[in-house]
Amino acid sequence: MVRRTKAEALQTRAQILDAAEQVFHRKGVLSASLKDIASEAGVTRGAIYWHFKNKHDVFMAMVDRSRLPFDSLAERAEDASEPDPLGRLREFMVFLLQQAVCDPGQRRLFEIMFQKCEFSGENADLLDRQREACRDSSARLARTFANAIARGQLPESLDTGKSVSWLHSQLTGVIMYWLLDPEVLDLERAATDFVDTCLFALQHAPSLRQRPGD
Amino acid sequence: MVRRTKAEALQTRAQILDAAEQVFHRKGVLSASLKDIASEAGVTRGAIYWHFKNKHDVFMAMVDRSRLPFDSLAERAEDASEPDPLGRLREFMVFLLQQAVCDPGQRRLFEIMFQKCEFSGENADLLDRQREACRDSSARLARTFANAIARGQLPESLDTGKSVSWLHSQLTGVIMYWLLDPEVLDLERAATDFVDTCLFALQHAPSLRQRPGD
DNA sequence: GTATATACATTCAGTGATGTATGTATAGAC
DNA sequence: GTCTATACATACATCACTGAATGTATATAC
Repeated sequence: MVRRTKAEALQTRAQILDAAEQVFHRKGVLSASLKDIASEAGVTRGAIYWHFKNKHDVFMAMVDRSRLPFDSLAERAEDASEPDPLGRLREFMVFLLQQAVCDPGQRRLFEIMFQKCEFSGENADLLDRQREACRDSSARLARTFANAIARGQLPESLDTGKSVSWLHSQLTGVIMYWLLDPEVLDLERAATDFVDTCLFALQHAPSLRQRPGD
Repeated sequence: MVRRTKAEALQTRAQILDAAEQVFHRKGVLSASLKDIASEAGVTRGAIYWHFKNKHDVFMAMVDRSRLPFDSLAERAEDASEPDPLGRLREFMVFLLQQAVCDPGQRRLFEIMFQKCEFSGENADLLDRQREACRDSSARLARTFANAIARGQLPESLDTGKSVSWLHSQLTGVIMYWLLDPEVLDLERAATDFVDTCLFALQHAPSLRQRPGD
C-alpha cells in the first residue's frame, strides 16, 4: 500500500504539518522528535524524510503555511484613498486579538512561537525572519499613521517612529500576557478597550509627540 | 587537586551557574549540554552532578539566583503612606526598562526566558512560576493603583483590573519588542516616554474606566 | 594524627534520536 | 503493456548525551 496518487501525497504532507503543529505545541519544537510527529500523523519517519529535509525544514514549512490572513485588512488601512485609516487600523487590531482567542490554530501558533521554541542554532534565522516581518509591518504602520495624520485623525506633531514602536510592542505584549495567563484576562471582550486605549494614547499623549530635542 | 575548601566549592558552584547563563544564552536551554556548561566553567560534568541534580536543576538555580533587585522600589510604590505612589511606579518602570538595556546580565536573562527557552516538559513548571510571579506583581500594581486613586493621581472610575492587565502587558511587550530588534528602538532613551504614555493613558483614557455594563 | 566525608575527575553502559540506505508497490508516462 | 519515477516503509549505523559508578586527593572533624 504505497505509491499514493499525487493528491494523496499532498494530503500526507498536510497531515505531517498538522501533526507537527500538534506535537510542537505539546512537547516543544526541540523536544519533539520526528518519531513523535510521524506517529501523530499516522505515517513513518520515512514519509517525513520524503517530504522534508529534517525537523527544521518541517518547522519552517509549518510556519510558512500559516501566512496570516491579516494582510487584506492591513493593506486597506495603509491605502491612501481610504477615508478612515484609523478605523481600519482599529478593525485590524481587534481582529488580530480576537483571532488569537477564537482560532485555535492561530493560538497554537502563537503559543509555539512564544513559549515552545528556542531561537538558537538552526532556529536562529527564524528570529531574523520575525525581525524582518516586524519591520515590514512597522513600515505599514508608519504609512497608516501618515494617512491618519493627513486625514486629521492623528495630530501632526505625532512622533511616528516612536508611535510605531509603541503600538507594535502593545500588540505583542497583550498577546504574550494573555497567553501566559488566559484566566485573568477575557481578551475577546477586552480587545476593543485595549485597542481603544492604544488609539487614545496615539491621539492625545504628549509623550508620543515630537520633542524639540529630537 | 581536588577536595577544595568550602568557600572554593561555593565559588565553583557560582562558576557553573555563570557558565550555564552564558551557554544557555548562546545555544538555548535545551540545546545546551552539560558538557558545554562544564567546559565553559572549566570543570568536568562530575562537578556539575555534584552540585546539581541535572540540567533542569541547574537552570532552575540560575533563574532563582537572579531574584530581581526590583522589589524595594516596587514595595515603596504600594506603601499606603507614600505621598506619590504614581511617581514611585514611574521610577520603577523606567528603572526596569533601563536595567534591561544597561545590565548585560539582566538582558541575558530576559533573552534566555523570551527567546532561548522551551516551556515544555520539565520546564513547564517554570511557566507556572512565571504566572504566579505575574499575579503577585499584578496584586502589587492593583494596590499601587488604589493608593494613587486615594491620592487623586488616578481617576476614581478607573477599572483597576483592566488597567493592571493593560500596564503589565505594556511592560512585557516593550521588552520583547526591544529584544527582538534592539536597533530600531533606543530603549534607554525612550523608556521615560514609553512609561509616560502608559501613565497618561491610565489617567485619561475613557476605555480604561469602568463601564456601566461591567 | 587518623578517619571520614567532601569535592570533584574519570570511566562506562545505556538510551534515544538522527540520517541514510534499501526495499517495494503502484501511479502515471510512453 | 512495460517501465520508471514516485511515495512511502523498513532496517541499519552512528552519535551525542545522560546518569551512575567508581576513583582520588584533600579538608576537616575528632
